[in-house]
Amino acid sequence: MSSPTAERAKRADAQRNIAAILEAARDCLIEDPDANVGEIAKRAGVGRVTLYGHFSSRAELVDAVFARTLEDSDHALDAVDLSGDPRAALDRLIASSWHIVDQFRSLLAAAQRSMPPERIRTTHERPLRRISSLIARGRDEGSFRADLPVDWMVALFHSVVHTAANEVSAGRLTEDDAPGVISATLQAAFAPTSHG
Amino acid sequence: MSSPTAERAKRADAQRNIAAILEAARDCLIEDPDANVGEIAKRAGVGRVTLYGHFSSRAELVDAVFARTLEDSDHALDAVDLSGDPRAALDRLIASSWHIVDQFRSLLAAAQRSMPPERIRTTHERPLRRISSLIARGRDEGSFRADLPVDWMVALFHSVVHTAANEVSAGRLTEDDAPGVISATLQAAFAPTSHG
DNA sequence: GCAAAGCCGAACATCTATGTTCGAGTTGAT
DNA sequence: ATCAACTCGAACATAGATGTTCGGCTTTGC
Repeated sequence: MSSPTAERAKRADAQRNIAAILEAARDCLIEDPDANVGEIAKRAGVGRVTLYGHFSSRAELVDAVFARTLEDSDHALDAVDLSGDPRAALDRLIASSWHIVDQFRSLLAAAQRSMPPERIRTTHERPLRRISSLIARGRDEGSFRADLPVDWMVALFHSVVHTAANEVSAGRLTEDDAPGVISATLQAAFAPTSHG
Repeated sequence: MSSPTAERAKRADAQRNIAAILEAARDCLIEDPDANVGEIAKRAGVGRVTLYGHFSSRAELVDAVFARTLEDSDHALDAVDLSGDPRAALDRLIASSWHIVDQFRSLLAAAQRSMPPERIRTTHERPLRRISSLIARGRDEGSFRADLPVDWMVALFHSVVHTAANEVSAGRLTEDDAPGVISATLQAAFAPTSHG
């Protein structure tokens, strides 16, 4: 049951505390990307020392929260149907991604302050591949333009969703309007060029 | 010659030092948005105390550098001809803005860490109006789509140029390719919808 | 040439956050 | 029931950065 290298299973209270810490850290970092360890521990209902017992540094905690959030988000996107007309699939992906990005964009800011860019990239890998393959298929089928690098189109997707989130939080865009605006923008940017 | 409230003109060496500090701060903050006051003073060839003699806090210095950079950039954009076909004008504006954004995007990061968002916004006001009025004219003339808010299109302009800069620094885009990619993207996103 | 304005480095005072240590108390697995 | 695992708060040790004070030296303006 236990491989040689396996660490002994944590005790139940420890597991509960770890879960509470991760949840509290997520909440705190969303409110303030610079939230300190003390605040996080307090919100988790745990002593600072206990927190350090489970995460040996703030950076490690941020990394854990970030990785777990990306994992959760990726899992949530499993529910999105990406088959059929690529244009329709893109709209569905936008509708789902929009909420996720809006919710967690502060978390990204926190991650960028304490994690190397390359680590952030690898953490994004799975959800990124999702978009990437949809775009690739759309190009193959002639639904999307093929005169721009796929990587660029992926970056653009991210960027536009992100920008919409910023505009909403700046009060220049309604939360209800956002998905439509994003879609109108990306569909136009992704459409094949008429005379190219 | 001197109004009652006018401060006495600074001595020549003081003026030189202030200029050196601003230049050094710009360079340092571009390399590292978190550069500290000591490094900046050292690069300016000036004591830390002297720096504090001219800028009472780090935040004030960052603000000064940022404001001055935006001013300079705005002035540089005066050379761009925004008349004639809005599509062509957009391309010219992209070509010029691209270098500026690429050069100073780290500075923006520095500003965002120490200035209130609203102050950042007002500092951007002039260059922003430039884009805004070009877009408005393009819409009036039927060259650009009118089914999206002007504010959104302005944000998109910023966002796309910014994203291109990031892609270049990540090595996924060539500096030479960037302007073309930006243009292809924005022209498509701004074009009037064929059947709307 | 002289006073004022400016410069300098070094040391000091805070402040804030991270991470650690201690000793004593709880809780959970078996 | 027992023992290890876990938790707790408080205090401590670092570390880095900001901003200030001091006394003496240099430059500039007139």
